[in-house]
Formats: sequence, C-alpha cells, structure tokens
Amino acid sequence: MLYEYFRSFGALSKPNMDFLLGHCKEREISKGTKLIEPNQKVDSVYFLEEGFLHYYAYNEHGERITLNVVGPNHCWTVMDSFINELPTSDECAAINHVSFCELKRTDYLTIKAKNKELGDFIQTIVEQILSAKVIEANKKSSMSIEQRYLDLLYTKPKMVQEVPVHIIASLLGTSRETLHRIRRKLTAA
Amino acid sequence: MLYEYFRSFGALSKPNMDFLLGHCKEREISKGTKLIEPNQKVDSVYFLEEGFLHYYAYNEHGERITLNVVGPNHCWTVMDSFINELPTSDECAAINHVSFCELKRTDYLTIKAKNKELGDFIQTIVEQILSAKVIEANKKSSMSIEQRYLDLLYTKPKMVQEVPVHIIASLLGTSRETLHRIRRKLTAA
DNA sequence: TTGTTAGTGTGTCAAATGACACAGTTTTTT
DNA sequence: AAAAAACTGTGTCATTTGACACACTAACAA
Repeated sequence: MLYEYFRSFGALSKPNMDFLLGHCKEREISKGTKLIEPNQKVDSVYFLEEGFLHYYAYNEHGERITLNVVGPNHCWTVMDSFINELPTSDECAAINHVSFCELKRTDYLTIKAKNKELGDFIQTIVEQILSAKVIEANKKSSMSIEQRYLDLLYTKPKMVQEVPVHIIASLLGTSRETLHRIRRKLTAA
Repeated sequence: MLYEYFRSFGALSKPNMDFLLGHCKEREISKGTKLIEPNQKVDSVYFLEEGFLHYYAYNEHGERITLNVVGPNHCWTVMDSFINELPTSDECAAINHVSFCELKRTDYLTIKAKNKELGDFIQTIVEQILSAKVIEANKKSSMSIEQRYLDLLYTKPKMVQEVPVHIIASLLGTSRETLHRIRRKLTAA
C-alpha cells in the first residue's frame, strides 16, 4: 500500500525503493489514543493504512479547532515541527483503530542524503504535498459550508460515515447543529 | 532588497548569489494592470518591492474570491501552474503602482540545476514558503473574522491603509459591511 | 471643469447561525 | 447487567450576517 503510494509520485529504482521502504515501520494504535501529545515534538511522518486521525488545536478561548482529519492512503505530519525540531501545541488523536507506517526524522534525513535519486524523489513528494495543501486551502475559501460538505461527501464518503458529526462539522468550520440542518435539507431533496 | 530577502533564508557563496540575482529582472506595472490574465500559464516567480498585488479567483456563482493580497518583501506565484506548466483560472492584478523582480521558469530551472548549493538553497526556500502557507491556513481557521482583522492590522498595517476595504473584507472572508461594523466597534472602544 | 467611476459610511430587514436545552440511541466501562 | 459516557436528532431564541439601498467623497478621464 505504501509502495503504491510512493509509486504514484514517479519511478524509483528497486534498490532505492527497498531502502526507502526498509526505514518505514508498521504500527497500530487503538481508538482514542493520542499520537501526538500537546507540546511534543513531531519526530516522524505517518502514512495511514486504516482508520482516521484527528489533527486539532485549541484557540485562545479554549475551543478545540479541527485542523484536519486524515484517512487511509494519506501522509500526515506537522511540517514545521518535523523539519525544525520545534515542539507543537497541536495535538493528534486516533478516531478509530488506526494502523500506519512511521518514518522517523533521522531515517528521513538518511534517505534524503543517500543519493541524488532519493533526494530528488523526497523533495518532489514534499513539494507535491505542500502544494496540494495550498490548492485545497484556496478551494476551501471559495466554497460555502454546504458546498464543502457535498465535496467531502463526494471525495471522502468513508470519512463522513466513520467520523463523528461534531468532528466533521468542525472540520468544515461550522457547528454540529448547522451541519445537521444541511443534512436534513439534503435528504429532503 | 531582494538580496536581503535571499539572505534571510541562509548563507550563499558570492558567485552563486550573483548568479541567482543576475537572473532576476526588474519590472513595473501601473495600478489596475493585470499581471496574470485568466487561463494563462504563470511562467515566473515574482518578488514585490513596492505596492500590492490582488490574487483572486471566481467561484461557480461568479463571485470574486480574494485568495491573497501580496505586499512588499514577499514572493508570489501560482505554484501548481508554475511547476507543472498548467494554465490557471486565477487572476492577479495590481492594486497600486507595483514594482517587482521577476524570475522566469527557465531561469529558475537553470539556477536549480547549476550546482548543489544553489539546488539545496532553492529547495529550502520553496519548502519554507509552502510550509508557512500551511501554518497560516491553520492559524486562520482558528480565528474569528475580528481576530483576523486585528492580526492583519498588527502585522501588516500598511496593507490595511492602502488596500480598499472591500478587498480587505474579502481577504478576511466576509462582506464590506461586516468589516465596517467591526471597525466601528473598535474605534468606539 | 465637468462628468464618471471607484470607494466609503450607514441604516433596514430577512435569512443564517450559534448557543442552549433536552430526548433518544449507541457504545463503552464497571 | 447496569451505569456512565459519547453521539445523534431536533426545537427555540437571541445574535450575527449578507443583501440592498442610498448619500457622500475621492480619484480620474474627457
């Protein structure tokens, strides 16, 4: 699964691909477990194989803000913390039972420095992922809450099914009740 | 000015810095001029020295959505279009008289391939800029409109002064009138 | 200079939203 | 099995917002 994911970013010679995959370790955590505690450094990149992660922060009023919900076949980390070795005030918890692959920073740096092909490969992935985030943020700002919900329903139906409504609502940037009104309106039509 | 900007990302040997700066060309455009027309490829990275750029798009209802307002000492481009040579439906226009430096894609690629120091340097800049965008997007989603306005007023007072209210409002994600109510409330206090 | 356009300030009103309250259901813990 | 906790569905109501309308001013072009 992780192999297919890497493949989607371009070709890579067998020894390099093996070297890359060899540094990724399988792990599992159960529902409710925190992957990242507050004020912890994020020392790894995570690739989800099953389940959903809830990435969130608290604003100055103590309200919990959902920054992202990450599902299977997607990577997650806090770039700033991972790259610059800074502690982050954000947190990350498992919504379901989650299985994933972990790549530690030290291994990440080893891979990046191994040879030119691997270095360029990693760089391309980072650029693609960050660039996609910027596109997503732009897209989001041009859509209403209802449109965002429809988009989510279309692109990630499994997430809508498996993740609690109040988390989906806060991901969309609204309240549980407003999301409810939207769903009611949609089923009526 | 551009030199100082590059410097802020780290050290670079003199010949490499000269090589880099040598490929950036000074340009100016007057108020109202479009830097990027709709469905055009974005073939350059721009570094602003003076004035403000309005980066926007239209949603499916034909409403103009402000994606960003770029001021002096900041870089701008549409990454996806620039890297993958795709036309973008977004547009970009000068709010004021704008002077800037331009770096063409061909020159960008030349610089990147010139030697390892330059390649790594460019890569670091790209990562930093994109990473900052993600952080900004996260921050934005945890703040109310009023807080975003106060933040903008504090971090970019000149932008608030020089850019029309309706553009600031749409940058903050609200209407001209609502921004007005916020300003009225703030001056009253 | 005059006419035209762009931008600003403000009021009204209908619609959308968030906060709260509570009941019913499912899941988890003891 | 019983109790507790988490989640879902729904109604009411005060507040906020966006849309519209209009007056006024500043910038710009003929």
